[in-house]
Amino acid sequence: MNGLSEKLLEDTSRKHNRSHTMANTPDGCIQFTRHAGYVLLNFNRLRSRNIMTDVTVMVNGQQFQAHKTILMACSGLFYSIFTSADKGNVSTISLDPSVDAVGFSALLDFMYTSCLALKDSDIFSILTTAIHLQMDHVVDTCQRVVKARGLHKRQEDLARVIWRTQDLPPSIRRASSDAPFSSHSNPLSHIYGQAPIPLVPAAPYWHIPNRSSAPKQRPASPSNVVNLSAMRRLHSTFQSNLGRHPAPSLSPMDYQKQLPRPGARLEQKQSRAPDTGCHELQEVKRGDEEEEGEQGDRSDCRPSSPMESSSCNKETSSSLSSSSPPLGPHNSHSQNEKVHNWKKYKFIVLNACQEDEQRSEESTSQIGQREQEEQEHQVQQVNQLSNISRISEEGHQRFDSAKPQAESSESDCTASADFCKKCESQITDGEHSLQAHCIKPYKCDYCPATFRCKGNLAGHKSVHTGEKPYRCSVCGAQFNRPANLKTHSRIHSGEKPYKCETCGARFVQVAHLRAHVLIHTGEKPYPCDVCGSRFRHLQTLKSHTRIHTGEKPYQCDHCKLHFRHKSQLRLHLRQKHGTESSSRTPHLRPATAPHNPAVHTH
DNA sequence: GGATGCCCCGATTCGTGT
DNA sequence: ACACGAATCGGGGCATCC
Repeated sequence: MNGLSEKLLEDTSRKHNRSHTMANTPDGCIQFTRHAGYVLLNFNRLRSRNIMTDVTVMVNGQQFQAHKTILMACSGLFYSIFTSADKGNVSTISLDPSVDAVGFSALLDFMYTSCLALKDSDIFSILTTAIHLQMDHVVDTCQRVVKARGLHKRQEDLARVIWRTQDLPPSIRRASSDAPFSSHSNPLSHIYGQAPIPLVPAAPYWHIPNRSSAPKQRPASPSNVVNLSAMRRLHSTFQSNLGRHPAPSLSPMDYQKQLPRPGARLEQKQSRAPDTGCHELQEVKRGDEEEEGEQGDRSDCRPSSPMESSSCNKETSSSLSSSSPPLGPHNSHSQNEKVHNWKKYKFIVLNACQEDEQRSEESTSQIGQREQEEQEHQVQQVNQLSNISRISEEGHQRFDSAKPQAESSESDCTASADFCKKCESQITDGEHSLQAHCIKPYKCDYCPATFRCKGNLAGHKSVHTGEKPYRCSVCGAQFNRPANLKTHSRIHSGEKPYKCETCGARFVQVAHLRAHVLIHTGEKPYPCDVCGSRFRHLQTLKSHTRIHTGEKPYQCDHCKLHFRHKSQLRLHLRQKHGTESSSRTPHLRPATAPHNPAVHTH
């Protein structure tokens, strides 16, 4: 750190000593109530002196130096860019030409000062830019100011298009959400009107300039090159998030999950400096909410803006505080469960608890790895879907004809004692011949399939013969493999060896834990190719896809009505016909996907 | 034989229209 | 308030890989 920076900190330190309001919290911590403000103040000083700024934002030819961390903390758009665009190493970002430099300048100042200069002449530029940057608390404030000043009367058209969707008639909202993504790819188009937001898969409304066009603040390194497909996918995510809720970075579920805990009330106070029109956004605590956390919660770790909770008047956030009750499903201090069921509470509290830790621990490379994993997941999903399709078409022939034959064709390689006859390389370990050349000495008596391991052969034989020699001593359930029996036996023993480190929930299978932790990370790795909606579980995506295909595979045998979801059919049967059907009954199976014993043998 | 991925089920919750 | 469609998520089983 250079001398100037040290001086800044010294100045601040002196101020801390002189005027920092301190408060004792119940757990003995001393809270420096103005600390956050001073930190921001120092950041702004650093920015004004161009110290440690690490990104140049180009807006309509103008360049703005900034700190990525500040941008990320204040803007959902920047957060996503810097966490996804090739490990956040980009040094220059060029925003869409539709973004106004005046509006961006004001918002950048706001990020560093908490003060937003809302002149009448600039307010619409700021508003549209705030929408663009996913700073929904600013959007809310701008809208209220526009309304209060009567500007929407003078600029009716513009005001109309930028109103939040909750202000729009339900018919309009529904029309928007129902429209296919391909033809309505900007879910906010009903808000933006004809605003020039490019459509997917067109270029995203921000881009990383190439070496020639980028200002040479810092030479573009190879790591600064952003994968276009990743950017488009990211953009698609933006669009998806935007479409699911007008507040761009939170889904409706996220908002639902941010319901206030009992007694917690947050309200927004806007103090306007009369001469500058500067709005300072701050929170006002009332009553017994002292013990409530202030930080909004984000399931996807996106920035929780200082005013987010209060800007959404209907949904205030709740989070952990020092006096928050201990965590766990059997917590005796849990809140009123009739109002806040445990799942919601668990999500809100535990996710907020984890957030800071995750952020501090999450290195850039981890972010990149997550991006890569997501990409792989999507590829995997395509493979899964094609595999499902193949199963449906071929039935159990999949197992008969596909894998085993392919394996058998490779099984003709053998090895001598010291040198492999196949590759003539020296055998350095006992597994060479088996692993290097797919030698599978265990042959099925009923088909040409061969296997490397005896256990695999046993499992294979049990599928053609239906043999299930491993029986549960408790319930009598039979299994074709000891491992499956062992997993099953955990049901009876109550053993749940896989624990969620975030919330303490335990699971019998690690796959269940993996699926569970997505709740905490906010990941939704399964996107709908049609509308861009994202889902946490593949099954949900598959179920959702039926909306687009019109498929209703579940038919009621009594009244011949069709249903898209099995649970709907079950509910229908219970309510209309008074029957409690077992899931194994034939009429519950998808009409278009016949029961396949090779896939679904239980 | 453990680890893992995948498939599917079903109770429950949520959102929206009437 | 109610009905209904859609989404969520814990749970169980099977097959493959190592």
